Amino acid sequence: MEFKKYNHLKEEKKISNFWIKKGSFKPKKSKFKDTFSIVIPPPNVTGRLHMGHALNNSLQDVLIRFNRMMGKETLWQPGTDHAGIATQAVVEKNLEKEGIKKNDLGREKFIKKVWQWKEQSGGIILDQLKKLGCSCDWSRTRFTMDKDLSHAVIKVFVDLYNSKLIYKDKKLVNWDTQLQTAISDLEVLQKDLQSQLYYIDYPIENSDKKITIATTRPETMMGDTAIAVNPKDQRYINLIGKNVRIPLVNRKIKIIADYYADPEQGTGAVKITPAHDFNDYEVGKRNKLKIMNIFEKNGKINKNGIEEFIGLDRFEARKLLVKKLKENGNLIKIENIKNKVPYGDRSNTIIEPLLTEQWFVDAKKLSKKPISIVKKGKTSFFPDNWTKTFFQWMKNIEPWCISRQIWWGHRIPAWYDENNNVFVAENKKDALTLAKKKNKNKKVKLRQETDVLDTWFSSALWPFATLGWPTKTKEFLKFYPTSVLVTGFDIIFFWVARMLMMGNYFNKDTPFRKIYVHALVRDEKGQKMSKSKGNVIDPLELIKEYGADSLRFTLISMASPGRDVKLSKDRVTGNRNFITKIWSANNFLNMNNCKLNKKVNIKSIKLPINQWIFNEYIKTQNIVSKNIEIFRFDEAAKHVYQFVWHSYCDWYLEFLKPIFNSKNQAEIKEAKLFSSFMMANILRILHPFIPFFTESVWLKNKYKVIFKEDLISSSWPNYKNLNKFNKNQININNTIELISNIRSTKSELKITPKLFCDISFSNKSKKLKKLVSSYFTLIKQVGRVNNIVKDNKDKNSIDLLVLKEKFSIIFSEEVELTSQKERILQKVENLKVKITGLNTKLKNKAYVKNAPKEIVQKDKKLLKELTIEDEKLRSIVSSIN
RNA sequence: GGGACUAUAGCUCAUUGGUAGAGCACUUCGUUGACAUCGAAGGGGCGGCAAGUUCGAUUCUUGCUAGUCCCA
Repeated sequence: MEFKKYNHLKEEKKISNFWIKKGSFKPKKSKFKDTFSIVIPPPNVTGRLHMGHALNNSLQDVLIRFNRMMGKETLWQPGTDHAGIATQAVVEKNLEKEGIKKNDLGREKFIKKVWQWKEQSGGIILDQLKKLGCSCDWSRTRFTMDKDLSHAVIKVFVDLYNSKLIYKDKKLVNWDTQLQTAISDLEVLQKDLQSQLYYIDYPIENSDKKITIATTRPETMMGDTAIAVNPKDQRYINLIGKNVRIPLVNRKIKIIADYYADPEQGTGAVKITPAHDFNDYEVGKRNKLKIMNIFEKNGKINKNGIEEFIGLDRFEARKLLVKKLKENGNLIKIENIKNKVPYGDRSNTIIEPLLTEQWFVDAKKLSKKPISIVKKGKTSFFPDNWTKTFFQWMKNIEPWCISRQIWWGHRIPAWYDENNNVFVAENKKDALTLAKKKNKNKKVKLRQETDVLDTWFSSALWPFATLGWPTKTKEFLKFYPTSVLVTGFDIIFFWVARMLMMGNYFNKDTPFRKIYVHALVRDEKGQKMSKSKGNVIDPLELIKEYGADSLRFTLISMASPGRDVKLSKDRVTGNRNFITKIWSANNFLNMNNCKLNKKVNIKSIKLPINQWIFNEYIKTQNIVSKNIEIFRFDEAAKHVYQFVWHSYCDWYLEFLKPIFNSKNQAEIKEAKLFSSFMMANILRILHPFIPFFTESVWLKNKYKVIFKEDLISSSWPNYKNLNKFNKNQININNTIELISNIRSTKSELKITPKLFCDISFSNKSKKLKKLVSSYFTLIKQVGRVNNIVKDNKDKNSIDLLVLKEKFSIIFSEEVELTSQKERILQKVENLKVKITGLNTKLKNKAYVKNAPKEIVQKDKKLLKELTIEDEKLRSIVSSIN
């Protein structure tokens, strides 16, 4: 009989629709008090599913499906992030294709265009998550720019402002000259670059002496307001207080003493440009230096620069300046050095420190509570070592610059009157009230702040804003704090830390109990996937080729804590094969008419193989549960794979065959029922890993008739090990060992596996005798044995030890025994090593004295057994001529 | 410069203070009606190097070497 292949494309689509139509992903009332909830790390609305998402969301789905089956009321809250700069850039680019410029449209119209784009092609990634099998409650999908969430953002801003945790300040910030906005220090990447260090002479006033400074950025000379030397630097001590003239610029500046100048670095004298360097800015503050900005917001020289440089880009200006310095003889030398240069993570252009007015969050104050929460273990990281990283950053946290000079995002709820007084309120009306009060009820005209908020500001509210906060909705009351956050380590600072700050500030409880941090997905060689390297594996292509289940199982089984996932197609193929294996096992059940057509009374099960597989299953079920609970997805997957393939398929199904071929109707009936029952249970523990396949087979097999539920809504199995099955569990394991011995002996003797043999054993082999007589039906077929014959000394026979007892295999043809003799001799040799080892160990008084009794007992017992085994093997060897 | 992590079979990774495991790859054999996307049997490891703690270390401690990452 031929069976159809499992068609993942068709089935996954069908099952997906089936679940959504039935509302299977929605929280369901439960008798348990504990709920289980996860908020999805919201992907960018512009995003497309990549391998990192696939891993992140597969893991979340395992937890969600497992806990749903555990019977808890479960919510997986989905949604997307408006991704300010990224989205604005996408829409801007699209418009440019039509020849439309952002600035020509104006703010209002441009934002309308962004919304249009969002409605049409935003959120594709959510459909891709559905393809992966994510069981989010899609009816609750949120977007950070939604009305509700925006309201939460405004409220949070106003509250923090009123509590002085948000303030406006003129400071040096990281300025992206391409995007023309400030960015936070987290968004700046320090890149190692090969640079030039320029040594430049500054002539000292009223002297023919010069002081030489070294700089990597000569163009900023135009903004120099001092030269600093270390007060302890003997070389320069006489020069402190003297004036120098900046070459070409000709402006007069002072030589000052400041410990920032490092005598070991360069010449020991440094130029100070407070407007364009964070360190210089501090020096400037200490020494009350003038701050002279020489750049426009696009990075071109402004009117503070040398006249012929005005309007030049910063890098062109550098070139020209170096040329001129050379001509004038001020340039002493150029040195090649390695240094760190700040780049914007979005624009990939060099960041310019620029003095501007921005809005800041007092992160230092907000960090206090999260630090204590994590210390107390009310929120804990897994793996634990991230705690340290978290503390290290939190304890050295800087003010968070939250304003962005772009259009797409939450506009800051601040208004200015004509005198630039600022009024922060939830809306213009309230702001006006404030303004009138301030202006003694005079007529005031307000204009709103044009800046928008950093996208991470709104993401920081995600765990409670998505649940309806500030309204105390029933979802909020039920699901906050969420059970676990699953995320990549790369956004611990960006997102996790900030959620902890906001969550703990605005609520009585922390936003999540646990934080599971997973690693990156890399290619099979361990390299980061990137478009430029061309090693990107598209999860959607894998889903198409192998099925979502295969991809999920692969990612899940490779998610070892603290390790990157090195993904290769071979792995996915292997796991696809695993699914096919189950499919074909299920076909075997079907062709033998194995149906789960009535409830199984487990206690009344009599067949040893059924008892055996049941107790083996219990072991697996427990290990899988335990490992999911402690986030050891890899271990959970490994054990279920092992059980299904090697216990259920390799042995159990093989043992079924002789039963089906027998005439014992009662046994056949039980085997048919129980094999199907075990299949149903296998599907249950596999469901969180490979949901589509398992639900599909569940439906086809009509397991709902007995279990009353779709698989997704069914309960997690919680059977207890039946002690009265233990005896047969051991017996079947012994039978397996016996058969394995017969097989490997055949293989060693180069006897074809299909050849039948006879077996025999002496009266002394009591255990074996009993075993063989009880399970001969199984041994006969699976072990390919003809008859049990009386102990004889046939020349075609071979002796071996099974279960420490002597056992013979008799072949119908003459066999070459030399290899067998060698094999046993090798075993004897191995035994000798072990026995000697154990002997010396047990003769060691210190060992016997100090080691735990059980261990010593175990070793003694082992030595005894090994000695007996050794004797028997030797007698076998001597009987071989 | 500060910190974190990793080093186990050809590859990717588990495990445990008490005789080292899996998957893939490899070798040999095999189409008996679940499955060749398969079955059976096998080979393969001084657990990076060195020292210490211990009766006993792959596991704990320290140093070294190599690599990865984060922060400044």
